[in-house]
Amino acid sequence: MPKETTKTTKRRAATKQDKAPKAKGKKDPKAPKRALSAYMFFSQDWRERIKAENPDAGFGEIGKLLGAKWKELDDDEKKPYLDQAAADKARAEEEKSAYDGKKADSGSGDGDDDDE
DNA sequence: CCCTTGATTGTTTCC
DNA sequence: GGAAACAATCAAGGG
Repeated sequence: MPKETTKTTKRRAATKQDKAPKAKGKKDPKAPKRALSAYMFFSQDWRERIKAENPDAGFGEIGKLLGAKWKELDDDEKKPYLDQAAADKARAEEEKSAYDGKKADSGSGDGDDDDE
C-alpha cells in the first residue's frame, strides 16, 4: 500500500533553484538526475488530446484537466505509461551506475568537466 | 533500522 | 527562458 509516509511531503513552493552566486551548493558532483514519471509520458501522449478537446484551455486548465484525466485512467491505462516510466527508470539506473562508478574511480584521467 | 526529505521529470501557455 | 499547477518517483541520507 502506498503509504504517504506522512502528508508532510509538501512540494517545494517554487521551481526556483537558488543559484548560489558564490559557493556551488551542489550536493552531488554530477547528480545522475532521476528518471521521468509516468505522468511525463502520459502528458506527452495526452497533451495533444487535451489541446484537441480544449483548444481554449490555457496553462492551468490543461494542467488540471490532465491530472484529472490521469486519475480517471485505470491502472491498465496507466500501465503503458508506467511501462515507459519504468524504461526511463532503467535509464536512470545506468546513470547512477556510471555516476557512482566514476565517482569511485579516483580521477581516471578524465578531464571531467567542471565548470561550465 | 525506518522514515523523511529532496531533487527531478515533462507538459502547457505567456511576456 | 522561466514560472507554476498537475502527478509520480525513487533514491539516498538522516535520526
